Amino acid sequence: MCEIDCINPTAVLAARESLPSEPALRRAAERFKTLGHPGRLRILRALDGRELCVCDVAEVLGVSMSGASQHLRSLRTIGAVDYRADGKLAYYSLADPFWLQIAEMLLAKLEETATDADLAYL
Amino acid sequence: MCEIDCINPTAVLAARESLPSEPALRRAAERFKTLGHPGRLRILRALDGRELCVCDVAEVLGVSMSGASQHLRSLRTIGAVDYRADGKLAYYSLADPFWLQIAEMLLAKLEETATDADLAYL
DNA sequence: TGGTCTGTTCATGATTTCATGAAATGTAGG
DNA sequence: CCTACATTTCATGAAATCATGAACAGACCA
Repeated sequence: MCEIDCINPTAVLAARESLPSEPALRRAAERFKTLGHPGRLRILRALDGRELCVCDVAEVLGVSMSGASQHLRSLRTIGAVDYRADGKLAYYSLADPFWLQIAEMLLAKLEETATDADLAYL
Repeated sequence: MCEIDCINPTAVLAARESLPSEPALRRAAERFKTLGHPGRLRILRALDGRELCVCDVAEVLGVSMSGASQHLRSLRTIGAVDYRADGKLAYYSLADPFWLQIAEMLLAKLEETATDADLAYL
């Protein structure tokens, strides 16, 4: 382990003081992790200004309907999408613009900071 | 599989048209996934206005130095942190305010939309 | 030159995610 | 009632993540 003189104790103390609560961090991390899947980001974009049923989403993603349903569920648990049942169908839509906005922010950031290596396979 | 009349083909087409490129989505998802860990969010906060060496970070997180180093590496690969070597020590700092900002945005969003269940264990 | 210390990388095992297909649920229609 | 269909849930296996300790690399100092 680290020697006592290597650590900067006051900085560690100060850093620890300023941290959000552990549950808040866990919940935030959980939401970032939900966004951390290309298929789910694609769902957010696909639902922009549209509602789609599960098999539509499966078609857009190129995965099974079961897979689409599970992605939609995790997006629903973070409050990103909502659905309305209409007969046999379940129409999903964006529940809160925030989640698409944050995804767009990151996509824009990537374009802005794209390196040559990145651009090579765009 | 889904019958042809269940799918809304024009909506699927339109949705697919508006999607970002697959590599862009993958890279964005990778970055969200990197943010999707409470320890790494804690690092971003801890480095706000400060630089810390690896063992300081390990101390703040309560994990091994090896673990801290790996978290810092993944944050470095997305351009969130940077370090300067000073003798034996490696001082890490925020490389771009964007990543802390987006983390703060999400934390603020959570406070805003906290449910009773959430508040129960805050 | 050794020894010590910080930091990184490697290898391991436990846990979690992810995609699939099968089974279950619920609704519409004959 | 019974069937067909959209959706969800469950169970399986493959792949990725996470945390740890051990091995390794580099810098400092006696």
